[in-house]
Amino acid sequence: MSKTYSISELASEFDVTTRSIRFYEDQKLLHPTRRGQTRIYSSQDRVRLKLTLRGKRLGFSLAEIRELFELWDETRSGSEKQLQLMLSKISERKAALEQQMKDITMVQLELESAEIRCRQALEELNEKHPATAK
Amino acid sequence: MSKTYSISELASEFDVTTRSIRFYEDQKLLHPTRRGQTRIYSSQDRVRLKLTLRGKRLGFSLAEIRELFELWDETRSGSEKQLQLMLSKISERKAALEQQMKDITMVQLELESAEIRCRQALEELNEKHPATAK
DNA sequence: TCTCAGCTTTACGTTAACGTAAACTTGTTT
DNA sequence: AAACAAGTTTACGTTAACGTAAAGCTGAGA
Repeated sequence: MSKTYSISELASEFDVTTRSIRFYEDQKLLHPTRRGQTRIYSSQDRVRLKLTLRGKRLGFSLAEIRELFELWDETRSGSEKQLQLMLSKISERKAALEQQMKDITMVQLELESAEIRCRQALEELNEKHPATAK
Repeated sequence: MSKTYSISELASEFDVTTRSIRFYEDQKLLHPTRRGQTRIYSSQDRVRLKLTLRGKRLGFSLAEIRELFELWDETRSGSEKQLQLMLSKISERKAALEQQMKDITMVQLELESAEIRCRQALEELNEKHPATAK
């Protein structure tokens, strides 16, 4: 038997509410088993939660994330058509991620130059009022 | 006089609806002038729209984007406090972007290995049914 | 003059992703 | 036994970011 987790363990580990975790289950992103009425999460579930949160940080909707999970599951016993579909989805995602990388790089450059402008403005202030500096 | 744009020009250039553009104005992200009742967008407005869309792709909310714009505007005639605030916001953003870069890299790695597994599964299929290949 | 494309305002509707509250069960600690 | 912590379901509320009419203004062309 491998390790299991309670809902509040996962909630505090990943800093989300139990409400969110139950909601993700509702959206078919997680499939915990039950002991009585209590949810039991496997390490597989834990991985899915981690992937879900990562996906969210990247701007994927829960529906998109679910789609990827389902595709991946079908792939394990996949026909050629399934596999080809998965491959095309994968390359879609890869393209989107590359675009996002470019966006990030652009914004980073803008932040850099903004920071420089700020520091220069600060210097100029300090030249005008050298005594007020702490 | 530098170049100006109509709302539909910007809409088609950036592939957004005019509704969205007017909504961004409502949210104080754009400040077009008017000729009569018609909106006239400057190249400055165009830049802001581009930045707004980029910010969105990165998962920033419109409110956050607005906050950055306002901070930047105040910075141009900024007091030391304003400048320090801007610098701290900048480093906040930089940290968030670095996290996002890491996320992207992780997902890219996962996509890579998923792709490899798909291709292997395809090969195995082709060995079983070599004649069905086109 | 009419009409028509393109702009406008006003305002109600929609979707995603939870928040929040209420009321209930279940195990365990005092 | 009583109370407490941690879990549960049910269900209504909320926010962001637009979508989608409806109804009216306005300048250029037939």
